[in-house]
Amino acid sequence: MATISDVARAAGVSISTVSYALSGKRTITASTRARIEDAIRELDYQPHAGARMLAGATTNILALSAPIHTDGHLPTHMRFVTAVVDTARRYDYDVLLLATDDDVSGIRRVAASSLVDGVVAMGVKAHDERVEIVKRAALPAAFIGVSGEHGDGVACVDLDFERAGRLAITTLADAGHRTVGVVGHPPTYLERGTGFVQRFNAGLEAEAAARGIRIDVVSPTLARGDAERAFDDLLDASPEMTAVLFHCNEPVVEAVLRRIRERGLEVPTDLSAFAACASYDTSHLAVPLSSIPLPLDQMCRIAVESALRQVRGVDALGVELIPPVAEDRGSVARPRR
Amino acid sequence: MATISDVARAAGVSISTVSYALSGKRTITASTRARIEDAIRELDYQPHAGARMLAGATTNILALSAPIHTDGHLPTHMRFVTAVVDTARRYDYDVLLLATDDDVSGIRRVAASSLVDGVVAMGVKAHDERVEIVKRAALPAAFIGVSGEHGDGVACVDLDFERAGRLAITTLADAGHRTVGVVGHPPTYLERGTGFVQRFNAGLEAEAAARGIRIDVVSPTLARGDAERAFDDLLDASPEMTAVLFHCNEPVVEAVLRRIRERGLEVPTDLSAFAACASYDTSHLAVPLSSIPLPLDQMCRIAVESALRQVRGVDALGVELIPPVAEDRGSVARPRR
DNA sequence: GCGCATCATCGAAGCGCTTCGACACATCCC
DNA sequence: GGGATGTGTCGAAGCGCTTCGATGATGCGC
Repeated sequence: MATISDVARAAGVSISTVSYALSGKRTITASTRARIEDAIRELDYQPHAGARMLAGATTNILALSAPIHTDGHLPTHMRFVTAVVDTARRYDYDVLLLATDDDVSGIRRVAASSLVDGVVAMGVKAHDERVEIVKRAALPAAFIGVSGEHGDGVACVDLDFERAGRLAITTLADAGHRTVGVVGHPPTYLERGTGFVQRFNAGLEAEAAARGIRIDVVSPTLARGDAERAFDDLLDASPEMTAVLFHCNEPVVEAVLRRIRERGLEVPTDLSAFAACASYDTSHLAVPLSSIPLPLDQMCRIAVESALRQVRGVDALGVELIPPVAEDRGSVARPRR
Repeated sequence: MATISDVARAAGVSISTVSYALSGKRTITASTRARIEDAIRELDYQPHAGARMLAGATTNILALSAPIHTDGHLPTHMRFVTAVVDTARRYDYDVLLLATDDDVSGIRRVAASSLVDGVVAMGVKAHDERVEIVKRAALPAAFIGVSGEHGDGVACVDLDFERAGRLAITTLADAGHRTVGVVGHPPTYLERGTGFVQRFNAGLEAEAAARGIRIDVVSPTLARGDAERAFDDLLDASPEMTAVLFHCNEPVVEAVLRRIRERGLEVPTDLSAFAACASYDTSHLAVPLSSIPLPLDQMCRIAVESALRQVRGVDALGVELIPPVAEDRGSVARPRR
């Protein structure tokens, strides 16, 4: 492996000149810079990662804290991970994946060993332990999700789930629906302390109350047949239901859509359907669904950029909530009655 | 952050003594070691990753080359990733995730910058470019999948797909089936140069020929409805078909199982079904399927261990093929006729 | 009790990089 | 024309660790 002194020798300059040419932190004559760049190319020089870290510069590595939950939706999880990796690469950063079940030990470890410049945290809970760790270690960090009421003093980015809940109801109410069945995430999501479900529900309930909409909520588990059963319950509880609102993962949506068909109902003629905060492509479902997409890529991009801004010493804290946007795919119609 | 000299001072020994106590490369008196360990605990000392790298020791990081393909099955992909991470953690290793679309540039980069001690590569092709890179860089590496005829001189681990193909036919043939429909992976898998499909098919065809079994193969794409259509084609081509053999991802299996039901057929009474090299849990399907499970965890474990053995300087090259094992879940019965 | 292994510990070099201060030189203004 | 200012480059220190060789202490056999 070529070192910086090989480059310096080849270019006929000193080591520090090469370093400054690389970092751009001091002015270098164009001709000198050109010679250095030639040498770098010729020797296929790549800075030694360890040396760079040790000398107190950046590591060009970001940790991604991505705790796995047994009830989580693996494809969604993976989409987040790859979105973070893609964005990081665009800034010449690599990603160290902390994906064991233990959320905190990994962060603690990388923080203490100065292995990473910053952290991006997924699966953020309403009260997330990781907040304290990054604060104490003064480690640049961005949370995908909101910890605490107002971000607990760290950088958070998320879809505005509260507004998404309102928007979902608004969309259905504007189409004339008065009784809406809601298919939510498994109850374990709430138990685990995931904040977004609470926030979505709060928006949902507030808007429904304000507009006098009746909502019935079911939270099927991921067990086979549970989604279908939950839909049946919904219909039993309110036979006058004219719309189904999904706030759950793709397999549950697919199962319910099949059940709807099985019961001889058609979307949107007999029943309107709307997918809120969909982490999947609703246009490829058996029935393309109008939806509020989860802006997953955007969330990851903002998170990575926030973390990197903090690395550069720019204060980038605070909560950024992305406004929800509804997309019409024709699955919401006026109720017939 | 505490450094090694803080620890040395606290324990009343020299820096090198602390280092040797940590690495165990020289003998240290029990009492000295105890004092050092106390100091480490008290100061919450964690070695500086960069310093360790620079001093020529290990980085305790493994790169995971996990190229993403649009036609891949994200949950399976994610299971591989987490299995590698879990195993690595058990050896006190962290994982740097190289998951952009470009297989090779990531490996090249980490190799040149000495960022990682080794590489684990997923999604291995029949002729994988990454082989040359790790060989040239003398980078410890383990491939999950087989490159070339016999591993191209690098460490490879995989299910023995050829035997799996044979075993699948054997299982069905032993139950008395003479005409088998095969639902395979999308054609893009083969076009992309994925080796395991070829090897599975080779085993399949050889065994079928040897036993005089008729096989019809369909390779549905992931487009909605294509799996169902493919199954219909299978039935049209050979109405005397008594068994379906799956060598595809879960969503396709689910779709075909539904189609089977829709056509008024029952498994295993009317039609036997068998899932080969299943990366998913076949006991949770609508119809629990007898299967040859893909030993995903075992593959990842072996790969990580092989890479780490190479890091320690032990020669761990060569191909390790895991023998396939069939599990009976009652979805294969004797044909009725 | 002497020389000789063996054991436990230490000091110092060096890994490749960044960055600070210094320096030589050119440019500018009164 | 001389001091002030700015520009491009260099030398050297130091980041925290590993490891080699050296050294003092201990135990052994004869």
